[in-house]
Amino acid sequence: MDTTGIAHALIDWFGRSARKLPWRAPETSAWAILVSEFMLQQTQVERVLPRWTAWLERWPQPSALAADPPGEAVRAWDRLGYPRRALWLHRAAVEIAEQHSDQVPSDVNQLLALTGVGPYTARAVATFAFGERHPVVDTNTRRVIARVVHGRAAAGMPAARDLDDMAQLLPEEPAAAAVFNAAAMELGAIVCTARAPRCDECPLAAWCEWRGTGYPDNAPEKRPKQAKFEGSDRQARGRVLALLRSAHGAVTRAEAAAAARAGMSPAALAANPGQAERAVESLLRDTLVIAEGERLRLP
DNA sequence: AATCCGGGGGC
DNA sequence: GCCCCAGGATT
Repeated sequence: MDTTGIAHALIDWFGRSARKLPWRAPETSAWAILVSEFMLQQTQVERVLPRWTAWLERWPQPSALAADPPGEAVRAWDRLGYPRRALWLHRAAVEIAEQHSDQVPSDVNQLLALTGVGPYTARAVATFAFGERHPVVDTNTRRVIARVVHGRAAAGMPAARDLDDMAQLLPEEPAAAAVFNAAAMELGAIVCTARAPRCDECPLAAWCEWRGTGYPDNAPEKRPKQAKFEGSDRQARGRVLALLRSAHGAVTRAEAAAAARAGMSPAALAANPGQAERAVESLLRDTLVIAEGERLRLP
């Protein structure tokens, strides 16, 4: 495998074709980059942009967020989805303020110790905020490597091997390695896409094993399909939180349960009795909602 | 290793 | 309608 040629072509393409995303600006703080990585976990770039800007305007440092109640983070998270991430980001801000003098750590192990920071986010922050040399592997990178290196139509289940695969391709120079990491993610996001890859625009087409072998239909077994959202507990939870974000005081359990049922068909309600109450209880368990007396509010 | 966790965009 | 998305925590 011509790793030097691949790295050069990909970095060159990134210089020409990368989107101008604000968290890639050179002066972006490590905190701002950390916030972007939290928001980008399973949420697309276009939806993140306005929330990211507003978040950093309001909370320019971890200590600023840590000083506000966690419910404010849940409210500002708006509809980015998976609101537990807002809670985790708040906890991470408290941890950074209390344990790291309000400075985002650069060490991968210290980053991994923060709430809500896993293998992807830790290496992304160490790499993009501090210029360290690590393989940064996300869903885009895994797909690019699956196709270019392994000749497969799609990536399989995430595995430790993914980090080794990426490390094999990484340029020696840390700055070049950081750009290469970002470029692999960008290529997967806008050219080597899951659905309809734009191979005619791909800078790695000449090296791509999947292309070279005639696009075999050899996708490995995918992770189990996510349950349908319509009618799910997640949807019910989302409706309750939407009510609490807009309500500035507390609401009753009856109001919360009614919000959980809003829009459900009579048949769906009959098929899933008690779902609304379960949704409220699970939000309480997750501390996304807290009870004070008979009423409920954001934490 | 499997499940859970939002919500929206693309096709 | 279905698939996918800059994942991580929990069991």
